[in-house]
Amino acid sequence: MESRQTPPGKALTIFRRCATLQGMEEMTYKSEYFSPAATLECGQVFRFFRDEERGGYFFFSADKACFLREEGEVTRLVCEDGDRAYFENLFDVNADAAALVEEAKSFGVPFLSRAAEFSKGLRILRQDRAECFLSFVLSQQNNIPRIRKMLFALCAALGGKKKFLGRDYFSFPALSDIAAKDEAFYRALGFGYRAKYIPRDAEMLLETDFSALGKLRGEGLKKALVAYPGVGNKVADCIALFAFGDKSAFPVDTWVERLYREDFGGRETDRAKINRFFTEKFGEHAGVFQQYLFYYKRETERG
DNA sequence: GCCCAGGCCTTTC
DNA sequence: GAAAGGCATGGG
Repeated sequence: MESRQTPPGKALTIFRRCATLQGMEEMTYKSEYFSPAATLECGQVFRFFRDEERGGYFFFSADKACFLREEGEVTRLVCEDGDRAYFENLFDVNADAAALVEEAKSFGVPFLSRAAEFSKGLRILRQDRAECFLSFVLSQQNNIPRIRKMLFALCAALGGKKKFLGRDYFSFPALSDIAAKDEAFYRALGFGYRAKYIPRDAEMLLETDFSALGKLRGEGLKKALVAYPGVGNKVADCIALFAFGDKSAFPVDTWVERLYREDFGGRETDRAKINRFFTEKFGEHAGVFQQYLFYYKRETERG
């Protein structure tokens, strides 16, 4: 049993304890700024599902799995021994989420303040780059339930079968295995016209130096990303924000267009101009605030 | 059946 | 450089 002091205000870990299950590790964090529901259901990731019986979420990333549950003041994370560092990086547990919420409110924009308060437990992830990249290529002109379905289908078709807490799941496939299949294969999986991008992108990603790409920011990073087939400005912004830690990237999709018009009184229809409106207004963490807005808008206007 | 979805690409003006 | 059309499929 190990316990540690919580540095004032910032760090999320309250205590860590030995797992009750063999080969497992459990951590707990303050739930105020780590809500499994907001973090997973805000649209930044797709491979998860809610387990009503256990009252929490199974979540899969790359070749790993974890279980998350909010229990009053704390959020509990369960993963396999050795995966703690992976998930603590993924959930960016050292990031100061409270400061971001305060920064959002500091603009004095009522709609953003409400969105930030509503979304305060939403943590921007540091995703596996290959998985995030291909996920958002599939996301275009698509709805979130179907994107999830397509990604689970991709993993079931080409990923490795694994087990976590008694449940079978499939890892995200290796890029080489994805690149080895052709367009027809992905059409058969129901990817539609996006099928042609998947093997071509996987091929290019195999040749990509991710650490060099990861050193880029802003326009430089975006320019590098849109060079891949099926990646335009919006998808590039999502990849930059969710997998490359570029918090200034501000994806503009139909939902953002809608809230720009309805809640910010915007008149522009050109997505590039809408992007500029928000990035110039909200600065280096605009992308985080975009997620507050997107999640709030979708959750409060279902249907 | 209908409209729409975390758009991108190509063609045309 | 801006605008329009095509694209696959299923969720609601």
